[in-house]
Amino acid sequence: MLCSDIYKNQMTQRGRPRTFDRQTALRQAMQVFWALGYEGATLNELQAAMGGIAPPSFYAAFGSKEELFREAVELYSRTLGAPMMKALEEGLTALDSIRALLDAAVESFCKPGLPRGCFLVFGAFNNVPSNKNVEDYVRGLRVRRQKAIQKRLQRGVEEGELPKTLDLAAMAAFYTTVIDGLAIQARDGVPQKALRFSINCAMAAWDPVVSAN
Amino acid sequence: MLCSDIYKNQMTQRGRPRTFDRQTALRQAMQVFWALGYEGATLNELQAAMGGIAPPSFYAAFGSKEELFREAVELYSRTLGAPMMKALEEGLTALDSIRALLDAAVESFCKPGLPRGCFLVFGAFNNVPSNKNVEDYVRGLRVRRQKAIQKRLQRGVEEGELPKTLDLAAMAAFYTTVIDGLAIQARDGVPQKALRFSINCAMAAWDPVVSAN
DNA sequence: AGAATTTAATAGTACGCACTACAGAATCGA
DNA sequence: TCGATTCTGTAGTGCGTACTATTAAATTCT
Repeated sequence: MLCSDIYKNQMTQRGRPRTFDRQTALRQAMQVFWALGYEGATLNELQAAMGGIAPPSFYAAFGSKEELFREAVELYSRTLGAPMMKALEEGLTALDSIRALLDAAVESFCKPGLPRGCFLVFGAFNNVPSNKNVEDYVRGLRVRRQKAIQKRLQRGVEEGELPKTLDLAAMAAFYTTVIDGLAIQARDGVPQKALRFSINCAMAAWDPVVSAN
Repeated sequence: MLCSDIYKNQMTQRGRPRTFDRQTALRQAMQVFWALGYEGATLNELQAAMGGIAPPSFYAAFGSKEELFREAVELYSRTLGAPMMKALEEGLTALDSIRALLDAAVESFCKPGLPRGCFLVFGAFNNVPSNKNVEDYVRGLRVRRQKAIQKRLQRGVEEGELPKTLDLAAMAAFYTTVIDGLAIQARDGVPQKALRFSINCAMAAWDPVVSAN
């Protein structure tokens, strides 16, 4: 389904052409899912946000609500989520990387014109059995983010920046805690400046660590 | 509706007596809302958890799904939420109070036999318009919790424990961030021990504050 | 005992949901 | 020009939702 869609753009168009842009529609759908969550986003609202396309066009282009959601998550990771991962990898030290990660998080959680908070948190969270698939999907990405943090800390240990005695998993869990908390605070309307203050607080966790090294 | 229900227990019972205990049923309903969220909890599941009561009994006793939810939130605040507020008030110092607050939070987020995480976070937080009432309700309680933290810090300033220059609102926002983050981590299955580690990290935010005082 | 009152049980109702059947319209290749 | 192909628009389908109408059953008061 998705493969044929890729080929379609490469070979010459056959049949009646689409009246909407698939990428734009996907971007709009991502925002609806982001703002309302998987269950809260009805097909009516999605279709309206996607330029008023009708159900058959919707299903022909995206397959189902769940497939659209997964594509939206991928788009989010590729775009708004990317700076966080990039910050984690490009920081010269582990501490710099973590701070840049949190800065990037707050930045993306407070972008004007976009829903506040993290899509990976608000996209699908209620433990409703019928949506277990999508919830496990975003949960897996949250876990992957935590593992990436832990990996960066591991590098810090290997490079001698951080003490070998540091509990890397727990430290990664702490910064995931902060990111998740920032997501909720952002959604609750806390201004960006206050969130940045929280970053400073969270970075203070390093003080006992680096002074002991 | 609720007043008459209170009086009912004081005067002699008239008419056919209930076959279920209202308090027990409410407690069960709270757990369902807590685990699945307001939208995720269907009346079928609620009624089943409440001892298999039928719809008319349900509506006669609780009015509607929304009224039941509000009662469940009140019950949560009175019971599982109370130790957090109590810790905040009874700590001898502001720092002790905050630590006791976080300890109480983790304790209640990880209670065996109960849903993990915070009801005030997971009870209702999808921005779906039809549920705006209940979402604003729990959001208001989250904000009240944050104000309580800020008030305790204020007392710490007045008693000379904390510097007057401290940004109390921002500091309260930070610890709310941690609590909210812990709620999500708990729901994601992070073990209690790791959450306690995060508490230690969060308490390190005081180091620069108290050393400057 | 009998009237009054409250709950229980059965069987629904109206509505919103994700999703689809079908016929017509717009483009392509030959 | 004509058939093949792909999209569009209208009008639905079946299902799960919160909620209710109606009748019967169990208790209290007189």
